[in-house]
Amino acid sequence: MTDNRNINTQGEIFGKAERLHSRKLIERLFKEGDFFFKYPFKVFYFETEKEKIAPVGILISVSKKNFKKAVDRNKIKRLIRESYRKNKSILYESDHLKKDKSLLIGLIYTAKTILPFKVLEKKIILILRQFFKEK
RNA sequence: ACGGCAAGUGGUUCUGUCGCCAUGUUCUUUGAGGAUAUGGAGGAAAGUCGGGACAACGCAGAGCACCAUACUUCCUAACGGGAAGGUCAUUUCGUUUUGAAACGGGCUGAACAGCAAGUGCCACAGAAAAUAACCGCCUCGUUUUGCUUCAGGCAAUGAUUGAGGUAAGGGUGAAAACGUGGGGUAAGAGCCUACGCUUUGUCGUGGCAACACGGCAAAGGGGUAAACCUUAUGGGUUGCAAGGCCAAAUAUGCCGGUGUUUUCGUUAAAUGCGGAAUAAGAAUUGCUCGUUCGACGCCGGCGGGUAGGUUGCUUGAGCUUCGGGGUAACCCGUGGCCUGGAUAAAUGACAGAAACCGUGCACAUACGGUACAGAAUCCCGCUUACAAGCUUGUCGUCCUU
RNA sequence: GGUCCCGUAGUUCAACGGAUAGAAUGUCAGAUUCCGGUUCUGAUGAUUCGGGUUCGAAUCCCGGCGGGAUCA
Repeated sequence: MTDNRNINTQGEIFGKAERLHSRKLIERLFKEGDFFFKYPFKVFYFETEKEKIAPVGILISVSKKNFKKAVDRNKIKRLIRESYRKNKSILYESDHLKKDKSLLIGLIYTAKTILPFKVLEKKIILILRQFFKEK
């Protein structure tokens, strides 16, 4: 890491710094970012100049319209977070991350049923691979 | 015994791997990061329906309006909550009785103050929906026809019309002007009377009280207040996106239209035009008084900035042992315990096993299942959701006596 | 998270506490036309759900469900 901020992003961890929580950045992601569909997700992505966060910022969102109960929304978010945490090495080890930029990713869950963990994990791997296929 | 329904209780456990959040300790250290220990959703965390704590606001404050509640006593910080009791209603059981019914007990329910303070409403039907009136009944009189034994009488007590009395009877309706018998009268009527019902007032007894029982007097007033309202009691308004601090950025910004008031100028005079602000006025919770300010309000357009951190924030009407008081809700004393604080949202994911339930010929094996549901300032209630197991009640079927 | 509002035909709206719940539009059928449109006639179809007050509830009261608005 050339960043003088010593944020640990190695290994299968997913800390607070890797989560996208700035209101400004989220607005820019949805306004200026591009997106593609990969069932069951709508994926927003946006490259910005170096922000005070980790090289990749992740946003997970589940619509209240599709899942009325807070329990279900929490469950889906936990499953998605877990599958990203286990497979984020695809991004970090690919050498496609530019060192002077930050990549923001927004994952919007669009399915109307709760999919099992193994299905979600396969989809996440496909999405993460798609990022360096495009570049 | 099995099954259904209702109420209450209850809210699965263990191991491994990889993680998340908070706090403490410690190491490296400019920021920050690492290591380690401990802890980490609920009985409803839900709905946001009541009530508080806490906080800000009004320039102090008062009254009105508005809103809420409504048998009694008690509990509680408070409540539209809870406990006990009273009354009424439904249902059930027992006793007495030929029966009707009465008495006693139980379950369930009640926005359970006032329509006998005033106003409003009561469709259709019905004579009439609350002042009593219409048909009818009865009395007295007017006019008039026929017959006749002719100052009169008769025509089923003729017909007609006027005045008065009356509420017995009148297909209805959710509801009909105290009920039944007798007297009374021209006809009738609680008009009188016997038995009974209801209400109000008052006295006595019991009870803290609601109320119950009994005596006396007056009365008979249909329903509706989850109709307006009256009475009593309570409530200032807004809510942690409240509010405080730090950082960043700052402009009670500019323009146009319009309204209100006073004054000056213009003018013959102005409601017009131009300029100004002593008082008019404006602000102040919806209004008034009061208070404060000295011009202000309303509408439209243009334009700038921040939307980060921290505090509020978790020790509290807290949980609990023992003892005491109380029918109970609950209270008092004493000892012990510390038990989530996230902020685009932590409290998890995966794998395996156990426990329980169902399917299955049976032990085993196998397959499937384990509810409702996720803290967002914090409490006390209420309401709603809920798998198995357990407890109680009730209904049905079968078996035994 | 707090606060507030609304729920009537497929859609947009009506309806003093009086039930046969009305109008426009839509849909369907028929007539008119060579066919379609327009027009005419007829049909269709609703009070978000459960309790309560009342003789009677879309309306009044309570609770659930669903939808929407707003906050610095």
